[in-house]
Amino acid sequence: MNRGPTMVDVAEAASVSLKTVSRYINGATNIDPKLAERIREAVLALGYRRNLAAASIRPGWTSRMLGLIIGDLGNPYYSTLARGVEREVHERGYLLTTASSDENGQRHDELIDRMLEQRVDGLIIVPPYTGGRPWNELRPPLPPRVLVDRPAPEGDGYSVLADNARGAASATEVLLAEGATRIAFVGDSELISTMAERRQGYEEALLAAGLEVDLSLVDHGVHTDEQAAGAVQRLLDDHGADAIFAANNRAAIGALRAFRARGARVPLVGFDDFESAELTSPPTTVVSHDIAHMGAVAAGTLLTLLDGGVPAEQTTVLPVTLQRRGSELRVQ
Amino acid sequence: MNRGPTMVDVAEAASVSLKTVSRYINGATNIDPKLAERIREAVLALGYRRNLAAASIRPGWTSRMLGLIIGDLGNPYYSTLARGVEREVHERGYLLTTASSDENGQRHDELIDRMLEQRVDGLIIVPPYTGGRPWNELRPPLPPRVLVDRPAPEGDGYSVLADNARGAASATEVLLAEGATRIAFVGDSELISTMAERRQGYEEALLAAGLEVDLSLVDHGVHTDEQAAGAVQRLLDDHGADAIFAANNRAAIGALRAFRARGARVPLVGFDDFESAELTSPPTTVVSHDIAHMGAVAAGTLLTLLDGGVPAEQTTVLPVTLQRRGSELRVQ
DNA sequence: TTGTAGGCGTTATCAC
DNA sequence: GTGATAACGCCTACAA
Repeated sequence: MNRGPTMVDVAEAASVSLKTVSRYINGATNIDPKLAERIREAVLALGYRRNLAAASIRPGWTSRMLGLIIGDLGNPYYSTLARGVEREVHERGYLLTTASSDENGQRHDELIDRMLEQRVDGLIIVPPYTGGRPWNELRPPLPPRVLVDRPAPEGDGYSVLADNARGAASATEVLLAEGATRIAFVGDSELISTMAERRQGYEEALLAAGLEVDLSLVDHGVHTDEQAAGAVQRLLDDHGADAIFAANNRAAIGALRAFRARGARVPLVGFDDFESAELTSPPTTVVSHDIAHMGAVAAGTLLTLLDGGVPAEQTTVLPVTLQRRGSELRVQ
Repeated sequence: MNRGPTMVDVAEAASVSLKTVSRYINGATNIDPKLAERIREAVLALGYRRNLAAASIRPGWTSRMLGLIIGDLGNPYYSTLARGVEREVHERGYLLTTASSDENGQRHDELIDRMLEQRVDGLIIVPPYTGGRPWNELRPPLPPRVLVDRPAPEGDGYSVLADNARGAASATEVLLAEGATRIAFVGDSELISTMAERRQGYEEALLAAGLEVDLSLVDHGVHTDEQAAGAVQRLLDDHGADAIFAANNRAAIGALRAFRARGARVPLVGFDDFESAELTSPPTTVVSHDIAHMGAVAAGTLLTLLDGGVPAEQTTVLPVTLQRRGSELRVQ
């Protein structure tokens, strides 16, 4: 296997010592212009490229690679997040290695191990909902890391989150303002911290309006569009729901499917924007936040840590906004 | 900086030689069970993790990292592609480093350089439309690589493509079957090879139906939704278009916007599926292909190359399918 | 300003 | 079956 020219080859070709080539490659200034020119030519002639992997094992040097572990790169939510991270870290000269855990704890752990073996300088992680070993027991301890979209356990480490409770509350408030009194909550498992927070915001808004929480209107078992569609059908037909709070975008899309199937709709507000929320009829109102920005903030926090700095906050909570588009209205 | 325990540390702790630890870590079988157990304990106690970066500089060893360079990770098209690649390469034990070029030739080149310095074993690339240095002049030559969604220049290398011409032709044929005689083509620059191929398929279908190509019905200047919406308005108002072939999904979404704005629609077929094409009214008919599969095929081709094999074809053309949903019909 | 010697963590060679 | 020793490509003392 051809491993390409090394610094030694360049040094020989330029009739210079190894060290001088090293200096040249690393941009040192104190080099005789004559030698520099000879080296430059040799580099071009040989097609030399430095070997960062070799350089990185020297003391004081690092890989300048970061790892990003998310649930599923194919999910627009995560890919937007990844894009935000990527932009930030590339700007600072880091390479980003991305991997999907599929929300599988074991897979997640394997990916972390693999990245640590590759000696990434830091990690940005969206941990799976369940499974995976507890970090505090990890030997050796993880390198600098930042959690995204999930709270760090007991403040052990840094995390960046959206204001899920506030967002859910404002979604619920909008539906209440339309006169709804039986607002259904459709979402994924409560074990997912964001879901728990959204549920909490929903309840707080109901209670603040003097309404009781009717558990028959709460469905936490929705993992797919189809399940959501079925859930919404049931909530409307059997439990007298008069408005829907869809706690994630799969739930929202499912609700839209259910509306279409029965040829009638009720007021709807979703959480997390989706590509063509504006194209539905009526356009779908959602609580949304800037996911790419969340990624950028997480990356910024990690880079601060890597620079030896101390981020301003352990937990950064990012604001959410209500995108009013019409679907929250009773009449169109 | 703490660099973590090394094999030497483990060897000392286990009272074994360095080489034996190496054997153990690499899964060699011929080790005295007693020693193996001592090593196992030492590894656990010290929290040893092997350093793949160090291992990779040895002759005959590689980084087991691959690079993926795409246009924009935030674009669902690319992230789906990335996901397909990821799945395939992870299965084979490779780590994937992903980066977005933003269709910028210089940035693209820099990313390639960076990845080569990091010594990736191979590259999967979606080259930018314009700019970027010609590869054949690259010194040293690139490692094994596969192009996706863009043809390899002059058969120099491997590539995986969708059957753009055939897809565009069948889209056009469907609109013709509806009785349309002035089908507009709305798409991005012809410099993009996929666009050129789609344009070609469109023309072939028209000619086969005995129609002439009216250049006033062809708009190649559409880069965004908004531009597409404007273009469709003009084509309908000023040039008497009676059907729209939207040659990418931005164009399709723009056409839908235009329809909404004027309160009337004409038959429409898009190219490339989009998240909620089924949610529009009527649902949008598109020519689509399995992007994740395209990524997986590209990854498979690259892995074959890395294994020293010879892929079956230099250029793999993947089939496309027409997803009939209703928007191609004249009346709903 | 330049060069020499040594070590980073790992694996391969080849004796024992 | 095991272990000294020598690379791999690079960079940093330190000496010249």
